[in-house]
Formats: sequence, structure tokens, C-alpha cells
Amino acid sequence: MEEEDDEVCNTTLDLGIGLNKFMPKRDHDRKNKRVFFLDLSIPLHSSNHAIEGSGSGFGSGSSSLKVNFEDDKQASKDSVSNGSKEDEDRNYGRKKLRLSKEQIFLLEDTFKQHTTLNTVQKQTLAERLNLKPRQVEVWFQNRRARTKLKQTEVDYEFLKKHFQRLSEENRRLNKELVELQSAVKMEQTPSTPLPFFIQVPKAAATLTMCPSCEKVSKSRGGDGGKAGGGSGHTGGGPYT
DNA sequence: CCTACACCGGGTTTTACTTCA
DNA sequence: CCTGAAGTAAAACCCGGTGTA
Repeated sequence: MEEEDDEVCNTTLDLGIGLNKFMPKRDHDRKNKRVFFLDLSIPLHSSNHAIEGSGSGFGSGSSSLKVNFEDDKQASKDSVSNGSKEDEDRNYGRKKLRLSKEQIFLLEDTFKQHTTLNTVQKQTLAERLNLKPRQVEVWFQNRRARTKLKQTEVDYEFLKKHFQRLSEENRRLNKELVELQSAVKMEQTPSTPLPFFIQVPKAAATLTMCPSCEKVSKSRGGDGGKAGGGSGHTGGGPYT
């Protein structure tokens, strides 16, 4: 609604060639309206503004906040045209406005209080910032997008670390599992020293298992159940 | 139900500015 | 120091979806 007022009733006189920066292309395209402009806008950097008050009284309608754009050179340069020939020469087409520190301060302050604005709040804030409601609206949209992106990055980092912890835990548990399986295997091969004491039945002592092929066979009396060394199976050298 | 409108999120384009070779 | 290419942040825009009167 306020957009319509902004654009249809816009009194901007634009001498540039191409799209008027005060007429969002979106609405122009969509509604195909013919709009005439006579720019009577007040320059942002008129004189000696300053943020008076924190802006916390936003929306109350009794705010005394004023904005100083003077010490922000870029804002002065790029904000709403002051009607000079220089600006007119540069302002045709899409021109990106650089918001001043003071404007951003108030916008951020308002954003902290509420991340979305109703029509009245938007209008009020736009007036206090000497911006168009559409600009305030766009700023809030972009600000929400930035917040969401930042939150996504935070979430990603958290999940990444969580994944690393779980991977580490998984590795540790796998290692433990292998060790336990190995211990169980050793339990079945009494010829090798066990990591813990197990009383082996005498009958079992007569059995030997090749460590490589895991073939269990009855040992001959003379060898005394010697199965270690890994070479017993292949013959090896004569024991002395 | 249909329509017009406002608003929003997501994505893209454009521009101002910074960094660096 | 100057300059131009590359990178970045953010303003502006587009489009589709949704809620509401």
C-alpha cells in the first residue's frame, strides 16, 4: 500500500536515462504503470544530524531520533540524490545505496527488537531514516537472509564437530572390537600366552593349532604341544 | 471459489568497495 | 604510488508461494 504511494505519487523528477532508481522495476514490470516523477526529496546529508537517543522508542511516534549522515562520506555521496548535476549523471539505472553507519545502527537496533515489520513500523522507520519504505523492507529481507545464513553456518560447524567426535568414537570402538576378537581367538589357541589367566584343561593341551591355517591337530608326544613360532607347520629346523 | 494485494523466503543480479599482484 | 583483475558484502531485484480481505 505504501509502495503505491511511494511510486505512483512519487514526485521525483529524474533526468537520467533508463530506469528511475525510485521506481522498483518489479512493480513497474508487474503493474505496467505509467508514473511521472518530480523529485522534491530532501537530501540526506542536509546538515548536522545525529542519532539522538538509542532508537529504542521506535514506533512510539514520539521519537526524537534524528540521523546524521554528514560524517559518513559514502552515505552522503551515494544516498538520495541532492539534485546536483554530478549525481544526476550517475544516478540513472540501478544505483546501489550505501547505508550510513547511523542508518545501519538504527536498522540493527530495530531488527533486534523484531525481525519483521508491519506497515506502520516500516513507514515510521523509513521516515526516521529518510529512506523509502521499500528500502527498509528490502533491508529487513536481506538481514533475515543473512541471519539465516549465519545460523546455517553455525549449525554446519556444530554438526561437523559432532560428526568428527562420532567418527573418533567409532574408530575407537572398532579398535576395541578387533582387540576383543583377537583375545577370543587367542583363547582358543592355548599355546600362545593369553592376555589373562585361563586354566586350560589338560586334555586341550594335547591339541595344537597352526596359527596360519588354524588347523587343529593332535600333537605328538615328543613335541610337547609346541605350536608357536609359525614355522612348525613347514618343518623348520630340528629342535636341539 | 476467485481476485487483488501485501508480504516473505530463496535465489540472482548489480554495484560499491577491498585486496593483491 | 598507480592500476586492473578478482573477491566480497550488501542493496536491489525477481519469482513463486501464502495469507487475508
